[in-house]
Amino acid sequence: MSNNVTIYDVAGKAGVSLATVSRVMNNPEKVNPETREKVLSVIKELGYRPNAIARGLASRKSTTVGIILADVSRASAAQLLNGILDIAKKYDYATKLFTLSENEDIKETIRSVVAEQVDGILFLNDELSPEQMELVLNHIKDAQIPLVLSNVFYKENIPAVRIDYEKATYEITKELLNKGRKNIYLASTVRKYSINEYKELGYIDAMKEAGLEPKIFRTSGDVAVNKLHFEEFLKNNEVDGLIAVRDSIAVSFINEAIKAGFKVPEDISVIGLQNTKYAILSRPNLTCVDTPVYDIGAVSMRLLTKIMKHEEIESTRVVLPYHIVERESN
Amino acid sequence: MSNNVTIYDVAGKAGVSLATVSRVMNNPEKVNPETREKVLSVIKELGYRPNAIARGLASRKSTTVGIILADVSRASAAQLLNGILDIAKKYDYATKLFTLSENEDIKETIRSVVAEQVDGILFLNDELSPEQMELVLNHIKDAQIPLVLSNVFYKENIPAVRIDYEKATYEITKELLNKGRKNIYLASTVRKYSINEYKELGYIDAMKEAGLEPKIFRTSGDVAVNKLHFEEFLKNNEVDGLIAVRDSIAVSFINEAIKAGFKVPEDISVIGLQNTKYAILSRPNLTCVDTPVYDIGAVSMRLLTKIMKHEEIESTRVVLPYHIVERESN
DNA sequence: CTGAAAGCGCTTACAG
DNA sequence: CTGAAAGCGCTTACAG
Repeated sequence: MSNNVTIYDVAGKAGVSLATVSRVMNNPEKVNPETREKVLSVIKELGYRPNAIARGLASRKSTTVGIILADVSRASAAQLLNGILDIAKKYDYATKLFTLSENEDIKETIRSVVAEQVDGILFLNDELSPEQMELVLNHIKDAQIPLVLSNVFYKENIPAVRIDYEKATYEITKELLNKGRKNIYLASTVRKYSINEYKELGYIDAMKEAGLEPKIFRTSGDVAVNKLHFEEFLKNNEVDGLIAVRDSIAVSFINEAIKAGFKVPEDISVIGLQNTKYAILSRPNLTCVDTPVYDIGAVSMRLLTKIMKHEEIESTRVVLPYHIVERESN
Repeated sequence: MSNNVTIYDVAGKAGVSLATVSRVMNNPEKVNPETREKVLSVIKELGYRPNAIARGLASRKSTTVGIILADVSRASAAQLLNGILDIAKKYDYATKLFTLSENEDIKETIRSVVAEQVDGILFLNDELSPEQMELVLNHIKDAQIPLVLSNVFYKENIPAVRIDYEKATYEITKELLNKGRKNIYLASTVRKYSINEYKELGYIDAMKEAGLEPKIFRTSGDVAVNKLHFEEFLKNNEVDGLIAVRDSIAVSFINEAIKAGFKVPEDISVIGLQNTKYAILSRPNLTCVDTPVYDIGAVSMRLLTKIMKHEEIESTRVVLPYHIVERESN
């Protein structure tokens, strides 16, 4: 952490007090245009940049948001992050990253996030149990730090951005039903994710409405594992439609189904519920519900800036639109 | 940014000075065991956590590293980040994320990273021209901030972690050659990446050594684009082997080749140079050179901690081992 | 081993 | 509109 030019250097060279330099940076309208220009030119000349840490301490605002996630490697996490980073940059917020895995001491992790003095928190971890979520939420509430849930669902009235996964899954299930599919399965995960639970609800609704029995097949996000699962599954079950909570699971299923001699989409319709790059690298290309993950990230960051700055907010529970991308697999 | 209990509260309740509290946190061996225990218990009782910002200002160390990248959404960036975050957490460093795209004012971006007072920088952006790289490097050097290049290659003697892409590609090309393949292409990117240039060198070497003409086909990372490229390509060229700098490009090629009536691997061997999840979701599964991206991230972060703490370092130019994962496409 | 004091580089009332 | 001064919450020589 090296530092060259400070506010004192600028003040000295411009022949004003450091208070004035501070003002031209933070409240330029309060300083005489001439002095302002003078100071501005010295700032430029010396390449002065205020020390963000000192500024943070003095102003009690770090202009930094904390991003809490389970794991960066999930396809959706990366896109979410991209949306967040773009907007954070636009509004001049720095971003600190924190990982929180379910096995850690959640209390400790949240307290260390708080100790880092972030002005707001974006919470992307969708792998916690309701009890763990409550713990997280309580600690953040105690610290009085603005919070937005980004693509995470929680019943209480916490600011959140997402899409209506329930409705989306309901709709796409209806679509398969309308095509005459009867043995439609939902491939979900063994591990619980708040979002997948809503996908399951939508699927169940549509099936029941059609007088059919909902059948949820739980597998893993690990391809080596779900390959074996699907191999077995295809031997023992009649399927003519499969909707997967993740695209990678859908693609993996397509591969196994084709190996087992089925035709996609002739024998089995397959749908992904994300629309990641996997969908267009699959053969046949995967029809998807498109979850606008980048937008969810961008909008949650924007919402967080509003909350941090006490701007007027229409709604703190934002539901973004989704659409269905028809391709070859259904 | 809310704050509850400060070092003063702890000092007061424990009946010691704040200097002593500070010492139990930073130099516990310098304080009397009894006082230490007393202070520790008060810290625990009050749930005290030192304000990271105040600490940063006073100690002139932020215990934060800056991560500069082009874009999080690339498959490799996410894994790189995962490795970095795990090690950063282990060594108690916070991480700040910065994006730097080629069209931005590079000088400004680097200066804002410097202003954020990071103790070290991990540079992951592999999309800059040599001139831009030089600009970046110079500014970071001026600020005297420790730097490690993570999976980025640059000729000068800057600390860096990577694998020997040239050798890896040379080897895999040789393998195809040994199988009797003659019309081997390298599918690389139109855009320049430092790493891909080394892949190209290895490929060229192997081909020339075999008395064959190296043929580099440049396409895009965008699937919609490379689909069309490959469709054309397959009409106009004889190919019996294709090595792609990215797995997604390899998979996309496989799809087009099969659609065009070729058999993989019977007619054409296809190789990926990353080993991402795309490789096992492809049909047939993609044979790859495995680039241990997570490890590269982890090792670069570890190297950076050593540099920041002035620990002894064997080498600041680390080359990690790679291996070839034989699957179905070659 | 412990405390008083200075200082890190800013911001922000408070006077003028 | 501008400056002097206090203060943000810590760390770190310096005495003792």
